Amino acid sequence: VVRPDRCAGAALDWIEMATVETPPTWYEHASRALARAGYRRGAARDRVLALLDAQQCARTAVEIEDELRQRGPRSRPVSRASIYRILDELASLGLVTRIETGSGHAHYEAARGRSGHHHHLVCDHCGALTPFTDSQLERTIHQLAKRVPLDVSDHEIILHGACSNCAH
Amino acid sequence: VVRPDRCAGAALDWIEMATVETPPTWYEHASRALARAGYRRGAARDRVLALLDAQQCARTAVEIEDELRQRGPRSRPVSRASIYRILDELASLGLVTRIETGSGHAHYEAARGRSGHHHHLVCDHCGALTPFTDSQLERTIHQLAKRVPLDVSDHEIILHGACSNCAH
DNA sequence: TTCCGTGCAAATCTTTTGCACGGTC
DNA sequence: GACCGTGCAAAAGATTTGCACGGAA
Repeated sequence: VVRPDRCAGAALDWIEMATVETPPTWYEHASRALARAGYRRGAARDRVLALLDAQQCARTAVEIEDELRQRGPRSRPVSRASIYRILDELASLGLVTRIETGSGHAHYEAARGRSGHHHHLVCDHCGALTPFTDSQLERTIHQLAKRVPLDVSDHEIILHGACSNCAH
Repeated sequence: VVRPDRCAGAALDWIEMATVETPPTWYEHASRALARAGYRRGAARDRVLALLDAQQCARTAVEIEDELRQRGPRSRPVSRASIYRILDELASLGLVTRIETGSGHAHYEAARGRSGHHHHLVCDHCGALTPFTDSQLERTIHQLAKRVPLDVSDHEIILHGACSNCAH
């Protein structure tokens, strides 16, 4: 069975890339933000945070569940319901970004702040999801945001097409 | 009950807008394209085409069903399954664009070619969906498309934020 | 007449909700 | 000890599929 929506490998070394985050881990940052927002600590949330922090790109809720189930003890798996609840909390605090690729499954990834800001390339054939950044694009969006009748808080850009493998 | 994902009215007269399409209707264009692709004519598809052609912005499958049910005869309603099937066909032929706003429902709208190309503003508070165009943005995307490892066929840009009404 | 397009109902699949238990504060 | 976080099971929605009929070619 073909597994769609896989994260494409590091294929973008020749494009401008975001600077890699240093110390204050996203995991730590997120943990603090959650505590500040009044959330208690919980095992499931902690594992989801750790997993997201280790990812290089967006994952669906089901993928997160599978990966946690592989690594963790079978006796106490993280339930899917918790994963959705946690992702919702994180998204509402702006700690994770939700991405819709048009495949019907939402993808989530750690929001690492300005230095981690990026967008995605989606291969409509195999579902590969590849991150990219482009400062010219960001400048254009920044200018545009001033002219639209919306108090812009965020933006999402997806380029659809055929990836190198699928474009035969 | 608040009805989310409604199309915001014509609120963008002061922003650069796309030129209005003249004669060869999208309905006609799409009908021809379907015939060329070997599809037979069918009542449900015809009604969906007509409805989409009359819309000013994206609609969900359920909204389309409701509107068709209101207008058409109760005796022979267009079934939701047909609507999904038809939207899929149209999307695969590039005749309609599928838009995911993050609300969990896919939106569809007539793809009117270059002159109808546009993007969307999404109010994360009330769900209002507003179309906009920006030629500078298109130029930037066009340039960018040359630099990424993807044979770009399309792009999707969504600005999230608070609309004029919701930003109190 | 052949075969496609459609409606209907049931099946899938993702995401959400209700509830009870166990851990955090 | 009070309450939140979590797992489990069931519910809710959106979308898809199986099947039989009726219309298009």
